[in-house]
Amino acid sequence: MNRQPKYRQVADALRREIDDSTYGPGERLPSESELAKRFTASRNTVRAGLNLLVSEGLITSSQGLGYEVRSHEVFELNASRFENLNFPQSGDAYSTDVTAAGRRPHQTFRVEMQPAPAEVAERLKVEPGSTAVLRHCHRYVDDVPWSTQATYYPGWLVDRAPRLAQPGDIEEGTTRYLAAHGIEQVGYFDEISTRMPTPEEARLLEIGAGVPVLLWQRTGHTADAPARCTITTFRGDLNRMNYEIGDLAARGESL
Amino acid sequence: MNRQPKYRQVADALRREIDDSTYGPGERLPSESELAKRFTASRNTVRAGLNLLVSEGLITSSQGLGYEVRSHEVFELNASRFENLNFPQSGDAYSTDVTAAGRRPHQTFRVEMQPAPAEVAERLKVEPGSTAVLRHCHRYVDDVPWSTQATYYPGWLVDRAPRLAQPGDIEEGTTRYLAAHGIEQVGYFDEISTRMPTPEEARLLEIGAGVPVLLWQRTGHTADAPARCTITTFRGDLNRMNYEIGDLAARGESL
DNA sequence: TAGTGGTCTAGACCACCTC
DNA sequence: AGGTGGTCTAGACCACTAC
Repeated sequence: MNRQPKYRQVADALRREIDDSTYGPGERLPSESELAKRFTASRNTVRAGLNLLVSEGLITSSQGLGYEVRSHEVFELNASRFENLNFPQSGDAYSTDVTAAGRRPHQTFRVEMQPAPAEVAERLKVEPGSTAVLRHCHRYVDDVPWSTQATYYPGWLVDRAPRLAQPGDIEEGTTRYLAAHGIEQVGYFDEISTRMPTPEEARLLEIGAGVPVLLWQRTGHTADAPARCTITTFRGDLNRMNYEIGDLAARGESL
Repeated sequence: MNRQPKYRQVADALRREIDDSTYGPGERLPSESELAKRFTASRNTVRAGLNLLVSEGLITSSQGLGYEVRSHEVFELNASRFENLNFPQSGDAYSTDVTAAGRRPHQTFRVEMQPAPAEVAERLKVEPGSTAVLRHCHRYVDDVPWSTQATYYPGWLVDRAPRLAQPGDIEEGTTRYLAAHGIEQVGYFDEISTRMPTPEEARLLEIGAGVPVLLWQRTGHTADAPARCTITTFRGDLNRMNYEIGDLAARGESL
């Protein structure tokens, strides 16, 4: 006998049909009532099954339209080269990378003075709750929300690099601006994790159910002390990161 | 007026109470029927709200027991040092790392000859579908499923390092074994992404709804050619990766 | 206006856990 | 035995999108 609950059978059957392209990316699924007929189930049961697929990230739903198979197109970010002064580039690293991929970057910007959150204070080696400069970006690619980025700078650094605390973009990129003021970042400590978005993040990034976020936390160090802590929140369905370690001459196409 | 649907109000209220520790990690929530009374809603509506929190990864449910606030304990993996021959360690990198953290590692193991999947073949620079050796691990930490790891080696490599194709662990670690046979990996290309688990992955890693996986794909290169491609699937709630780039002397506690 | 998904209810029965 | 969550139904009404 079939031990699976009916809504799982519905989900499994549809998942299989999505996998073997009976329903391809971007295509619409039959309506709930049609599926109810097909599976001899109530509309609520079919909905439970569809809900599973939504939370697996396989389909999306929109009122009045129906269910659609999700299509993916990922953007690859090279974290080893990103912001690396050895790889010459002009302007800020994000715009450069996106433009190089033939896409159109766009960002909104905000600067605040904020007490450093505990996690950030620890990495910046400052007292928890001490004032830090927060530079916050909300980034889009071709008008699709892509990521948010929050960078905290310790208070002592602002005395030496005052433009950090002023609103408005720093055209040459903050890494270069800091380097020009004698604050050179010689090492990075990167931490990467994943989780489901908070409702706030889901709103900002226009994430539907079933899509996790990819969290990238980078602490930039001078020879003496940590200089900044950047927390980037990516839409997990649209982004992938990579690192190059050691000698990759054999891989070809090195820069 | 309140425009939010009732099940969202339920979810928001409970989420707030979890955030401010009215219900702390590991604690039980009131039962569905109690919540139904409290919110003047039907049991089904309350369930919809609880379901939201489950798929956000905030709570888990178990039949006969109730809903419990999830507690997190993450394991940190240093991907820059992992498998790096410059950092001396004995045995395989995973056991070393886990033991160093005071936890108990355990793994099951499997070796197969398999046609290389397209994605892997591309990275190994072999014909898609050509035979590769697949060494597969299912890893536990303190008996909790932690990650699965699949490493593909191109066919040509097995002639020079025959133990790769034999079942059973390679005690000194495959990286060392290969190096001893003149196949030294001098560079790594790492790719990191996230998504919701497939049902198969959810089963293997005992992942409940609302927990994404963290995917780590490492291609190891010799001076001449790619030598292997490792795909690691982590439980996203239990793992975090980090990379050290450049000079981190200022961070202290190096090595 | 017709069809789609979104919300909500009331009630039934089952499966699992604890006592 | 009694409480918990898990599954399922039938039906109502609302909100959005298309034509």
